[in-house]
Formats: sequence, structure tokens, C-alpha cells
Amino acid sequence: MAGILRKLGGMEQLTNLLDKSYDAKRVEAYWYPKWNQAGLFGAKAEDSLPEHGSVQKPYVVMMPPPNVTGSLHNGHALFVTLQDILCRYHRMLGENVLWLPGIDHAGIATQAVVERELKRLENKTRHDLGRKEFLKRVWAWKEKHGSRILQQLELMGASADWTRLRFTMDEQCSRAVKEAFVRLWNEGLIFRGERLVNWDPGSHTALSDEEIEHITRETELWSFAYKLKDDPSQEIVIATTRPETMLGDTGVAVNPNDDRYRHLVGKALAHPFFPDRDLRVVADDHVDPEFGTGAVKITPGHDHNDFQIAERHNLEKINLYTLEMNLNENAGPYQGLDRAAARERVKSDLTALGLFRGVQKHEHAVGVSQRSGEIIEPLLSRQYFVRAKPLAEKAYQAVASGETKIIPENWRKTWDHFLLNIRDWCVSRQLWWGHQIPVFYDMDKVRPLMAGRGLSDAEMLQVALRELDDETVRGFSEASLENLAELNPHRYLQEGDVLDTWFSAGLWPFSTLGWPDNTEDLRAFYPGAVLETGFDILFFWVARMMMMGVHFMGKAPFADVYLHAMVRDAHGRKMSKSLGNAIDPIDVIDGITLGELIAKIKTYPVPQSHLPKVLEGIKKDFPEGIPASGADGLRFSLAVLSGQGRDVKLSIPRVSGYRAFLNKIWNATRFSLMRVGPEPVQVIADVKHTLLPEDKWILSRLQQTVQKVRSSLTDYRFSEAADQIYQLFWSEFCDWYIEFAKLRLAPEADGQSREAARAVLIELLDTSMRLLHPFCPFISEEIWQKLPTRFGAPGEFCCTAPYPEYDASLVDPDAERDVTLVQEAIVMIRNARQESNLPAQKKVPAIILVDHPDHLRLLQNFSAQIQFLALTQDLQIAKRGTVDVPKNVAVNSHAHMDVVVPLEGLIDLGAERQRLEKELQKLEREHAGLEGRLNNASFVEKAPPEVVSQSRELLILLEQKKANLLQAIKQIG
RNA sequence: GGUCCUGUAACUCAGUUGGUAGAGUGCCACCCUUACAAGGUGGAGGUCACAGGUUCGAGUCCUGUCGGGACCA
Repeated sequence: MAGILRKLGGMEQLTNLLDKSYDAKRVEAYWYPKWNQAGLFGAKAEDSLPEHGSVQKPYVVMMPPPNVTGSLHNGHALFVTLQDILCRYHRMLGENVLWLPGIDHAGIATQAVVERELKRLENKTRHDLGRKEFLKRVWAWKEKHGSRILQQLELMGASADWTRLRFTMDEQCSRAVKEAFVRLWNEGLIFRGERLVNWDPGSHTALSDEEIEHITRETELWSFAYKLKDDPSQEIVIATTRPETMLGDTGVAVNPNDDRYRHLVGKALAHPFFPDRDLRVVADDHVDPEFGTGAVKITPGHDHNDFQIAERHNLEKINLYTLEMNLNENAGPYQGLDRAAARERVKSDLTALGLFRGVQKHEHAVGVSQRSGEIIEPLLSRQYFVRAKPLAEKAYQAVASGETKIIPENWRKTWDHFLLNIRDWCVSRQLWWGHQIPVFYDMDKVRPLMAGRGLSDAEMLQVALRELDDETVRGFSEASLENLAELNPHRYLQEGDVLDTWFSAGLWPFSTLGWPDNTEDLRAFYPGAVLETGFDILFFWVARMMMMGVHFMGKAPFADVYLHAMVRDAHGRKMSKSLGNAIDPIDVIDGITLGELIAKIKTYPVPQSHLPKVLEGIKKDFPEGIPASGADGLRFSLAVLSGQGRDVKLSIPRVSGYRAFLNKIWNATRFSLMRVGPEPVQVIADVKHTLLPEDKWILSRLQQTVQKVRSSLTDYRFSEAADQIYQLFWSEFCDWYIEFAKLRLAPEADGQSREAARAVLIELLDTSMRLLHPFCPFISEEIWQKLPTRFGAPGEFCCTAPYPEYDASLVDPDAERDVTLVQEAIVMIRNARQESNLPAQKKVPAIILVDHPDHLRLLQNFSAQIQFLALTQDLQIAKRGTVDVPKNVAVNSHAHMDVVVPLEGLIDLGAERQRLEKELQKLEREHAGLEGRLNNASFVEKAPPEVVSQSRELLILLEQKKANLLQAIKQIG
């Protein structure tokens, strides 16, 4: 049978229709290279440029560049699925689709990985190698590992334009970064200044506010006293969670309205360890008199709030730490200690001095580095900042004006709040891997300022940066696209820090297209259609792209921002390797046994104490391991599971359900093609006049599905779209149409009817495969290639075939109503059979009684199908009252008909009566409710007329049904 | 403390302008009927967290309570 229907000259047939089940692995490996080689994923700028006389609508999606260190996780699987659905859909709509893939250099993460390797393999630090050599190693690492994730994206079926693959540190993107930096610097939107920044002691770098997570921890609130300088008999007690920071205290603040302390405001306090240092008592509104003792120690160098208070009251700011987070010379005798040791020493020393005043438990939020997990230390240091307000204002406007739409809308408020309250963005990082900041210090200007100190240039610069104010520093530095330090090494020193990874990511929508050059790509493909990503990087990435895009390009970078949910495990927990609940998407695609899965989890960094419990959970969740669902299975599942604004809980039983769907498709095709046979198949238009009601019914359902799927995709309702296809194909096409068609496809069947059925089968397969293609590209391509289709000329692909269009002329409410009645008759007979425990395979006689002549004619026309599908023989279809109904029967009643199945004393009549009475009760409840409503005058008066008339009709139907049931009960005797 | 999401069948979730609850999985029963046991047929199972309010009518809108969760301070 296989291959008989081929019309695709030369296209080899990969799978054989005699295979009883679908082999996803083989099919998926086969088609991706075919599409790629055919160049189906490449966008052409010239096709969308008026200057070339072409105006094909562009559809541009910028892929969120995965980290170069990464491998595929479920977040990627989800974004690839959703973006690929959009891109394939729009490609089939005939648009000029550019899905631009890329990789991010991921500064901190990548540097940390390479440093770890270096330590492990050679027991060296990056400083042992030096900057240049170390960077060589990182590049080598990138070359080796960077392509892994791309291969995995291909495995998922990603139809990205690989010819335009970008890397955030390649030549083109680096140039854009420099250009953007220099412009912002010259516009005064980037500045260098001494501020309190978030210092990550683990990664040894400053971080932006967004890279800090706040975690609630239980700590102790430790109290001690400061004595009044002039009168040691008086004291102020303060409470702190970080006693060691008292070494940097320069004041104590109280609320101005706090009577307890009013007399002390303005007085000096003695610092127990630094006799020369006076702490001033200041009054500040921001002090909460209810909290603790109502007095707050002020450490301006290491606390954001204290810094603000110090600014207002002119208190000295003391930095206590080296960049390694050891205490520096300002800590006097404590110099050299780390934070933990210093805390203990300070506590014991204060206690020894008799200043300890008690301790209590306390919950408070600490800032933790997203990167290293270390507790962030606010640290006074000179860094580069982007003046975010003016940029954020434009990004805010882009959304407020509707130029860019955020979907789902509930992120709007979060978006607005973030942008309207944005603080300056710290963009310098004390790392080596990244874009080195293109700022050059002009030593010709520094030397005179530092003259006579006998310092080297590098030392001079350090001292200058530390001592000179920001304006002066700006005066001897300049930003440049040229590498001035290389061109003129005696005069210039380049800034050593690199830029925040998100700085280059912010330029992604146009740096990838050739900006700052006015390239064809840039003209054709900016701005993009949609940015699809996770809400977790709304601030990091989306906001930055908006800010940069509007600023540099004058237009927001995308029309829509679609934010998808987070992928979680089946119980809603965040997936993570350290929780041991991370499911590798590859294991969902290829399958994994329970044993392998457990072995894998044992390699994850799960704390030993949790491991037994974790493994127990795994055994419970995956008693059979994970079955192989293929990329299509995973994609379809993710699409269905990704309702808007919710978590995506990856439930394997559900994935298995959708995997079964693929097999169902396979087998429906197998059946259809075997029965359709090798002769040419007509198109629907040619058989239109010979279509039977079931043909018209399924075609009508198909059209409505087409319309629904298209509108769902337009609105980013992926789950709805996928579910529509699923329901149509399985519950309607397979469960009913194919069953109806079986008799018509028999060799002895009527020729005209057979032709119509063949045409409809192929129409359904062809259209539904094209509908399905964006979701499940592999199986749809494989099946479609086997069909004798309108579009199946040699070298054509489902991948680029036109997406089905809604054809209103095929919608047929009459056919839908008729077929529904037939289905109901069949279900009623089946129900009566089974509820009466009749032998499953035994054909039984049955009678259908109807009232309307139309129904009589309809059901008679379907007599053969009803007999076939309900397993009856001697089926009688008659007008009620024209035939004698025997006693001892099972009866099912409907508003328009009864079905009667004689039981010939085979079954328990008592049970049958019970069933009918239960049915009657249910009916009566429904009837009473409806009647009550209709008796309510205000309902009849105020409800829309169509609702009222509907209710009236329903009431009549219910009454009819009730009468029929009562009759049936009587019949049982 | 501020903002947002969320509570529907045993589990995971749909339910789009308010018209009287659905899917998948699981469960029970019966079927290896030549497309498919990754299947078919039939069935059980929900006072839509709770309490008020608006309305002729509330899973759907409003308020509050309780329970989950996220983000920002």
C-alpha cells in the first residue's frame, strides 16, 4: 500500500504506512535538514523593501538569545515552541518571516564557569593567566560549547534563520555596543559616579538593582548602646542585624517627633572603638519610632537608607571593606577580618565594654545575588551608570500610547510602575568577559594633577579615580569608537571594567540587523512584530530593549510583547536541579526509564538530606519513567498547557495524552489512505453536489475550527488553538466521520458516495495537517507529503503551504443539527445496551421512535450507519404510535425520539427501572428550575427575548422527554 | 508595606462581552470489532474556597474573609 498515492516525484517515503504506530524519532530527524536545505527559513530583506518594488509583509521575531553556557531547559522549550508556532503560522500566511536566532555571552555566568574549570583542571585562577590569556580560554570554551544549545533548538524544530545567527560579542554586535555607549556618554546619559552599589562578594562585581533578589531570613536583632560623649551616664540604645557595620557608623537617627530622644538631637555620641570619631544624633522623618528602640544607627557606606539619611544631614561616609569583603584600614584593629569574623569580634568586644543591651529574633529581608547566591553588600564605589529616567520615560510612553502592546495586559501596571520609578542603572561590571567599556583616560591630563607623587600611570589613575570628583574625572576621560589605548599607548589607558550583559542585550533588536549602519536588513526588519519571552526578564531585557530601541531608532522595537508563564513541575514548584525536580526536555522527547531518571537526579546538586524524599517523589510522579513523546509531542503539550498568565505545569500524564494524539493522527491517515486507494481523488468543489449530510457536517466543523484556530493564534491563545485542532481531529473526524465513512468506502459501495467520502477524507487530512503544522511540524509534514493534495507539487512542503482559510460557504448548520441527532440516537442505543449488560459484541434488535417526518427520513437514511455503529440488527425506525412496542425493554428517551432495545428477559429489569427513575429525577430537577425561572415575571420581562424563548423551547422539550420517560417506566411493567 | 496572579471533578487545567459547568489523565465496567490497546464503547465523579452584594439570572462583576503564589520596596 505504501507510497501508492505519491504525487511528489522523487520525494522518498520515509515511513511505511504498514507501520502500526508512529515513529517520531525517525520522522523528526528526517525533515529538519530537508527544510533547512530548501532554505525555507531564510528571510529576504529585498522582498519587503519598497525601494526594490517589493512589499511582502515582514514578520520579525527576535529570539531571546540563550546563554552560551546553557543547555536546553524547559524555559527554552516553551519559548521555542511558542515562537516557532508564530513564525510557522505567519510563514504559511505568506509573510516574510525573520526569526533571528542568537547567543548571549552571559558575562558573569560564563566567566564563572570557565574560572571553575580552570581551577579544577589546572588549579589556577584567572589572575594567574592574566586578562588576555584568560579571554582566549573563554573564547575557546565558547567555540566548543556554544553550539550545543543551537542543535537542541533544531531538535525542537525551530524554524529560525540560521544564516543570520548572531552572538552578542561578535564583530557586528560589539560595534553597536561601542556606538551606543559613546553616543549615550556624549549625550550625558552615561556617567561615572561614586554611589552606593550592590556588591556581590561571590562574583566580585557590582550588580544592578534588578540582579538582586530579596529573601526573608530569620536573623537576630542585636542591641547595644552608644554613650553620650559629654555625659556617659546617658545613652541611646540601637538595634541592628549587622553589628559589625557599627565600625562604619557616623551617626544615629531618630524621628523628630519622638519625645524620648528630642533632647538628644544634635548631641555627639562616643564611638567605643574610635575615640576620635563623633557620632551625631540627627532627626529624620524616615525613622519609624515604632521599630526597635526608635533610634537607628547610621552606616552611610553600607546601607541604602542610611546613605540617604547621611546625604540629608551631611554625615561622613566611611567604606569599611576591600573588594574581597574583608575589613579595610578604616576598621582599625579589625582590619583584615571577614564579615562573619568581624561580627563576632565586635559583639564580644561591645559586650566586654558593657554596652550589650539584649538580643531578639527578627525576620528581615536580605538582598541576595541572583548570580552567586551571596548576600549583597552595599558598597560605596565609583561605577558607570546609565541615567535611566529619560530613557524610561520614552519606553513608558511607547506602551502608554499603544505603539507597543503588552500581552497579557495585567503586566501593564508592573511595567508602568517599574519605568516610572526607575533608578539609575549601574552598567559597569568588574569582570573580564564582556564588552570592555570604551572609555579612555587621557594620562596627559591626569599626570599634571598627580604630579610629584612618584606614581606609575596605572597607580596614578587609581588614585585619581578615588580622590577626584566626578566632574574632574569626566574631564580627563573620553568615550571612543577607536581603541585609543592601542593607537596611542603612552597617552591613553582604557577602562578595565566591562558592561553589564543586558546592555548589549538591550540593543539586540537592531544591533543584530546591522545598526549603526543603515542596512537593508535594518530598513526591512525593524521594528519587529512581537517579542515573546518570559515575564521574569521583563525588566532586565524587555524594558532595556524598549528604552534603547526608542532612543536610538525612534521607534519601539516591537508591536507586541507577549509574556509567557514559567514552566513548573506537575505540582507547581519551580523546576531546579537542586530541588531535584528538573525535567530535561530532551528526556520528554526521547523518553527515559525510571532507573535512568533516578541515576540522573543523583548527579544533581540535591542536598543529601533531601535526596531520599526527592527520589520517592520521582518514583511516585514517574512510576513508568517518561515515555518518548517526540518534539511534536512536547511542543503540542506545551502549547496546550500554556494558558495565559499562568504557570505551565508540566504534567507527564498529560504529555502522554498528547503523544497518543500523534499516534492517532498516524493511524487515521493509515486508514484513510488504505481505503482511498491509488485512484485520483477529487477536490471538494467537484463533489459538492453529491455530499451526504455527514460530509457536510464534518466540512462545516472543519471550517469553524479553521476560523477559531486563526483567531486564537492572532490573539496568542495557543492553548485554545491547539485544543481546537485536537478536538476536531479526534472527537469528530476519527470518532465519527471515519466511522460513518467506513461503509461507503467498501468496494461494493455506491460509486458516487464513495467518491465523495474519499474527497472528504483527503480534504480533512490535508487541511488539518496544515492547521497543525505550526504546532507539530514534523508529523504534519510527514503525513502531508503522503497525501494527494492540491499543493503537493514536487518540492513543495507543508511547511510553506498556505494556511487554511475559512470558507463560509461550507458552513452548514442544518447538516450539523442532523448529524447531531443521528449521533444521539446511536449513543442512546449504545447506552441502553451497555447499561443493560447486553453482551458487547452481540447484535440486538432496536426500535427508534420519532415524532417529526423529517427526523424519520433522516434516521432512515442513516439506518445502515446506525446499525453498524450501534451494533444492532433488525433496526426499526418509525413514527411514534405506529408500531407495537414490546414489554421488557430498555428505553432511552430524548426530546425528539425514543430508542427501544428489547431485552428478551436477559437482564435485571429492576436495575433498569432504577436507572430510568434516576434519570427522571434529574430531569425533574432541571424542569423545576426552568419552570421557576419562567414563572418569574421579572425574568420574562427583563431577560433578552431570545433567552426567554430559548428557555420556553427547552421547557417544552423537557416536558416531552419526561413524558417519554414515564412511558418507558410503565413499559417495563 | 505596595502591586499583581490564583483557589472549578481524585490530579493538571479550560471556561473570551453574566444565561445555568468542560478537557486530558486517573477511576469503574465491557471489548484485542483487520486504522489505532499510545485503541474502542459506556459509566461514576463538581453546593465552581467561604460570606455578603449587584442582577430576572453570578464559576464569570463588586466587597470582605481564609488559603496558595509571584514581583517590587
